[in-house]
Amino acid sequence: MHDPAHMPGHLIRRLQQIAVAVYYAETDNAGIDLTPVQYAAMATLLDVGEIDQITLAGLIAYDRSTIAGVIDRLVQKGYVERQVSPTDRRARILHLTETGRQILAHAKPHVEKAQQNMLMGLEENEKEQFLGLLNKIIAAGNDQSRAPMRKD
Amino acid sequence: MHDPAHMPGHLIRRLQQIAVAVYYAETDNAGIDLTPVQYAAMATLLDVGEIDQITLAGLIAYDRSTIAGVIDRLVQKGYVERQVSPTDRRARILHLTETGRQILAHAKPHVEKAQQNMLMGLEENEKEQFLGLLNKIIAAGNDQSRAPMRKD
DNA sequence: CAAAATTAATCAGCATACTGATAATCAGTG
DNA sequence: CACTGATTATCAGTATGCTGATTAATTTTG
Repeated sequence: MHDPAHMPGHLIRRLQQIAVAVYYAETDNAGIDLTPVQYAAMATLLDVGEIDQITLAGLIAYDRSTIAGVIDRLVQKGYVERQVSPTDRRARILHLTETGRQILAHAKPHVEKAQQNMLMGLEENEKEQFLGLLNKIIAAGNDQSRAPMRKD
Repeated sequence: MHDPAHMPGHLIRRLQQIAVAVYYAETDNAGIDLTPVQYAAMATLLDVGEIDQITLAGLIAYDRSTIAGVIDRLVQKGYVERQVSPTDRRARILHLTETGRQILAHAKPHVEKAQQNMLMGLEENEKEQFLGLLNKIIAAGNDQSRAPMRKD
């Protein structure tokens, strides 16, 4: 009766809590002032170069209402610049500043370490199994959320 | 590089988004005005009877700072009562109201349906595999978060 | 038993996420 | 070219989650 160990919703919420805690456990010591979400936004910007907010949001599955605040805070810190697109005055083009690039480079190894730690407790083959199943679930459920992930 | 499909942190956050969306997809039509978190709190209260906030928080791994607001809203709706413990005046004893019991009974089948839907896309044996791995990761990482789950 | 440590709850502050609405702009059509 | 519809961004409002501080009450200890 109501056994949390068999309730996916509860376990998923719990896993997310732990993943975030593991992220901070690894990054706090390194003096990194980026949230997991902020890191993902910056890492994606580094990958794809200059894009508008909606495109960025689609690549990392952020809600359009959430992305504005995330970018606000990165602009505030001086890691990202936001300027009106010359070709579409509705859109805001984003790109990393030089400072942003440096911060990101410094954070990267620690964040990658954290990603490893998140699955601690699993054997190597189990990790692959788990990631495979995760991707399968997400592929099937992607369109359920208001902020689906969109391929470039 | 920076392939989201191999970043546990990103996938976990995404899975949580989808799980919540699936919950609402299933409960909205049934006119259920409970968040996933509120439902879990009430379901646990039904299971264990009268307990204080901290104990409840431990059972479902909520932060002590978060539980107050959750309970506030349930009290507001008339589903839960909160009274000062006669044996420890710091503590607030919680219990479901009759209305709360009815609401919970009405919500239960829909929420359980949603729990099934969350793993849609997986075969039966994969679901078990996934839940097994989930529990294993959580067991290993439980103490990482500020709000660990505590066995009764 | 009195002082110190601990505990339950709350609070202010910050950062996701979402709903639903609005403003500004652009694109397509007649 | 004017009009309709779509799109980008933002905003107000609500609900988790967390940090760190505070208050009140209880428990432990010297």
